[in-house]
Amino acid sequence: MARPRSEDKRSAILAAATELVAAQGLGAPTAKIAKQAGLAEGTLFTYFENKDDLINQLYLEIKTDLRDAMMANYPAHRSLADRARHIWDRYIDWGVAFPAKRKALSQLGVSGRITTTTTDASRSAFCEIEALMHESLATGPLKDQPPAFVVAIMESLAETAMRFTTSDPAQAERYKQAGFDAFWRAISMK
Amino acid sequence: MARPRSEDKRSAILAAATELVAAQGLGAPTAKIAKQAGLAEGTLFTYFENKDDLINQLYLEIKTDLRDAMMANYPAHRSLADRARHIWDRYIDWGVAFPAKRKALSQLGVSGRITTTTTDASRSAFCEIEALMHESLATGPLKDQPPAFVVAIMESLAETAMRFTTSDPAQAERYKQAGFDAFWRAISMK
Amino acid sequence: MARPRSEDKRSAILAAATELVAAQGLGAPTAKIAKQAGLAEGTLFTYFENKDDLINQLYLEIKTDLRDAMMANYPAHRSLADRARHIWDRYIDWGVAFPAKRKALSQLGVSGRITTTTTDASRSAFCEIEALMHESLATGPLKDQPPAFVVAIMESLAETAMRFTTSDPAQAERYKQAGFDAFWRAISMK
Amino acid sequence: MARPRSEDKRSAILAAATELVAAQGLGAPTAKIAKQAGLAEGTLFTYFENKDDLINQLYLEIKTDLRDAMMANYPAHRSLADRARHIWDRYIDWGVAFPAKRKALSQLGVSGRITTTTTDASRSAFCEIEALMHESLATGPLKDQPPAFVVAIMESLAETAMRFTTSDPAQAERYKQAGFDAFWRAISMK
DNA sequence: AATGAATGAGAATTCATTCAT
DNA sequence: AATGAATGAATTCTCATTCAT
Repeated sequence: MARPRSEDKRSAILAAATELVAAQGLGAPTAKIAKQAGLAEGTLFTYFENKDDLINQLYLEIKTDLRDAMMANYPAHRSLADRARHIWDRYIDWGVAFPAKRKALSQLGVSGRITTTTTDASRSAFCEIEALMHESLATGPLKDQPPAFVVAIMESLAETAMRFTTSDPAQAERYKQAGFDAFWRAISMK
Repeated sequence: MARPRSEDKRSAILAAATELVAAQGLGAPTAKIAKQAGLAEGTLFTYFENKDDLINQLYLEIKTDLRDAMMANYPAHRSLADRARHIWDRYIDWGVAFPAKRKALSQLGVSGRITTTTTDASRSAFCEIEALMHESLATGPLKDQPPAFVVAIMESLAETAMRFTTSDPAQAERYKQAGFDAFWRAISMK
Repeated sequence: MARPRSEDKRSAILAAATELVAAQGLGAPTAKIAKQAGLAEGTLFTYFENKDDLINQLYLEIKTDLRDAMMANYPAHRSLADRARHIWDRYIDWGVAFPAKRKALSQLGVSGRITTTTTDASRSAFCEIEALMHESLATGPLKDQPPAFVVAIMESLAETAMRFTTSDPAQAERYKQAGFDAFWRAISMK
Repeated sequence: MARPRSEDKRSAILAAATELVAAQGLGAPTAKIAKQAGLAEGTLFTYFENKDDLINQLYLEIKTDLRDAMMANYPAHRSLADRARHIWDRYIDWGVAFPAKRKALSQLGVSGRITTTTTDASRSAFCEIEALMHESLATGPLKDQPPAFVVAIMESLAETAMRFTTSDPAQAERYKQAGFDAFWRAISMK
């Protein structure tokens, strides 16, 4: 019966947090985040219990956003290589289009403040991708490694490709292509 | 702020900083670092102008330590593959032996507080390795990419291998081997 | 801030405030009080202008409750000693039966936030008891002191008896008796 | 070798805290306390770990001060009544001379933030007085009650006498005398 | 050079109160 | 009237840095 909690405001906080965490790291003050979201300092805490809660929800939000970007128009019935390429391209495109999200995510990842609950939720959101990787290595050289290892390899190579793209945007396409090729060689049969 | 006298104290501060940054991130208080180094709070500032200076010197220190570890007994006259393998193995061994250094380095890397001066100095310390990579891709599939790209690929794959090793130490050898193979496939001719 | 409708809700707020002030002191948040009363935060302020108003009304409410407990079945026509004993016993019984009210009252008493208006109203509610005390000291050793002094003496001794009863309930009866005897000796002729 | 921690500053903080807690209760801000002590906000926390620590040390400090006041020139070899009277008089004099200490003490007492460690230390400081009370009731009407009960009775009566003295200073002597008489009757044989 | 007390600008919350719904 | 989101001042405590000793 009172003013309902607004999804817009929650999103504004997450968006502001993304920008500020990307720029300043986890030290970004909640007061600054709230202000940038156009809200009073205290309002942030009606949407998030405390800073750790905000951080964890932000992590999940960005990861989910990334997953959605990767899975949009996913060519489920094409070849393994096509699907892998689709995932890779979407990943890179997302990272280049939203550098703040990408940076924030890596800050959050190394922060040591993401709880197991959050990482579990995140992992489950990526199960289709994990399944793809699992399939990809069935007969390949990494067949004895856990699928998560292949996922991690992809992430780290993509991260590298994005970093080089960011500092040298003219060569974006080249890094995207070269990165995927390297990845594909890394996990495929010769 | 006068000239510091004791190299031991400087090292003690850097060692303490490594531990604490690895454990708590860049938020680790200078007072705690000084105390863990067996010194008074203020003493830290005779050895380092301010926290950013400490952070940058720490980065350089760890990077140099890593370089030295990689280059020890470097088989300069063996085959390319042998030399690459040597580098890779030393990298992994170092990361597994000194997890705090590894974690601190990754915290420092994403902190946004490492100056260009520092990264330049670091890069120059790795010139031999960059040369090796340059050579490695002369005729390979990545021949049009900058050598730094290959270095970054190696770093990210090694980082991944180390992370999995840390969480599953029994399989250390497997990750080391599989990681190198993936890397070598990624940058070599089919 | 319009006229409140429900007496039930007012009582619920006061009851909740009693519990919370007893447990946490005057720092008890109005939001918590409202919630424990089964109401929304803002509703509290339709019943009480602000926190100080709530505090003052609470003080008066508990004092009145205590007075009613003391005066129930008051043996108006029995001896002075019997009447004093009646008052004393009811006081102690009340305090033991409602420890939260007792604690809240003492928190409120020392808070410095009870206005003169409130204390005056409270005092007038206790006029019968003051009259009794007045009578009691007519010929006694305290005949030159103000009746309020005797009331205060009774209150402080009763408070002490209750405190000891609370921490050692098995001896309840003994403290009640010994406390009264001490009080009666204190204000009576030898 | 650095500036030594100054006992003066510690005392200044405790004095400021006494004033402010007496006036505003436990809600008195640490920043205000520090400022009134002539120090920066943060300095308070080099002398006291946190606010609870300050509160507990303050309680002990005031209690000890009171004990010292009571025991100064204690006539150890005079009669029981003389010694009791000495204690009583010193107590009242102290309370009247230092109303802030008295008020602060009662605020602290009901705050629920004094730890058992603190109350134990306080009790042990009052052991001589407890012994006196113990002796006083050996053959008296309260001989079956714990000595602490008698101490509490004295405290509560003294508190009452002081309150009346404060609000009516002209009658100070009368309340002091009447209070002691009431106390002595309360605990002595008829 | 070394020490650690002193400083005061933040930081994350909390909370009485207001006000849109 | 009832609700609970919104507000922003206030609070406790932290921490890089300075400076008296």
